[in-house]
Amino acid sequence: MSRWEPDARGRMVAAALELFAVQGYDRTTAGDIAARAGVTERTFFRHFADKREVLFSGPGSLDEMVTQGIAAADEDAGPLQMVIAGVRQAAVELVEVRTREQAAERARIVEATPALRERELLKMATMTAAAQAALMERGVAELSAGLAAHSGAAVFQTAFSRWVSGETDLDLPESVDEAAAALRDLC
Amino acid sequence: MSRWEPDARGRMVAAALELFAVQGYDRTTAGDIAARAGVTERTFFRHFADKREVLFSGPGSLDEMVTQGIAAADEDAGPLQMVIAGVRQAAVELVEVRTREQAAERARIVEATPALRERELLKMATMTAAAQAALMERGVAELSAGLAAHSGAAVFQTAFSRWVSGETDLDLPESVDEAAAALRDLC
DNA sequence: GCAGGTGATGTCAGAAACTGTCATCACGGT
DNA sequence: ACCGTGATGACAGTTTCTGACATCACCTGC
Repeated sequence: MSRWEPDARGRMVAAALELFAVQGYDRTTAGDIAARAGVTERTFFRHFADKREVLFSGPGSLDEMVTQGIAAADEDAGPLQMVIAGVRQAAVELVEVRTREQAAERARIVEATPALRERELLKMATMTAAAQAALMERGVAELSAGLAAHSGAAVFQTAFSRWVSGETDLDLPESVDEAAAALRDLC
Repeated sequence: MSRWEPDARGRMVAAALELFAVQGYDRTTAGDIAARAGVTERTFFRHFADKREVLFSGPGSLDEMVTQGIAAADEDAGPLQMVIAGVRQAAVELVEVRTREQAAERARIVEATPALRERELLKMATMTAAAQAALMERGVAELSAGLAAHSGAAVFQTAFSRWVSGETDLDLPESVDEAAAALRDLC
């Protein structure tokens, strides 16, 4: 028998999700989460750089999916088409990992907590930067790549928001298509 | 003579700017800033909700300028034109308050510090939400308003970044025009 | 003038978020 | 059987942020 139960990280993530949901982020201490997961507070901070990160430590980050999708996009597509392809790819992979219910629960917590919202925005900015770099890798000029990457992020955020809130009955990838079409109409 | 020197807040902002510039955000404690400003740490936290906020407490927030600019936009303009008008308005008012040098120095500090970058992204998201609300106030549908607001934010961020980095010789409002034109070309 | 209210500040105690350091001890290989 | 490794615990310490109360120049009304 092991000295410690396995998957301490997974237990901490689950504990944090439950505690944040029932008593809120602010009234949940890192020690609370650790105790519920059967470890010490010190161990919590060994696994997560800070208290917020426990909700943002998925194995596959969006960055790679988007970057991959851009790299695989059609050769003669414009920057916007490429980044939409990347974002759609990320959407497809996201629904394979999480149910709409899970995503909605997590989104509810993040939305209710400014500190968590900040972290989410930073992750999104990182994804945007990665998308811009991937576009430039394919020969798009810096200015256009930046704007296209931001547009892609906007499409993703919009599609995700509508998906988890139930404003649309579409699944996430189709919601991305819908938002992308709306963006095209805008110009 | 007063019991205390006037403009404690201004002294704290100046002290923070100097200390962050020379020794970095992380190695500057709230107590350091307070001491250099001639007040106590407790007074620092009475003026600023947290340590980061000392760099984000300008009197005129971008929200209002953008909102105002959208409200004043041409009647028969599309959503994107309206939000660009709002962003341009914010750009005009920003250059009246800060020189390019000041903006660049501050941007350097924020860029170098993830914690500050998070706060900046949150402010930008707040501005985006305000822009979306202003657009909806003028009859734009929620979906279009959200995407247009995000596009406006992208234009502003891009223009600002190019302005402070010196990638363009244009002044900020003209840099906004340039970025807006590039966005139009994208579609 | 002067009594009392007001507001900005100081002082102090304390919770919570992290960080550094060292000890422990199952496990896996030699 | 021995030793290195890696994850964890234990503990002290710093920093961020909050609550409670005291202080005292300034203003206001009388």
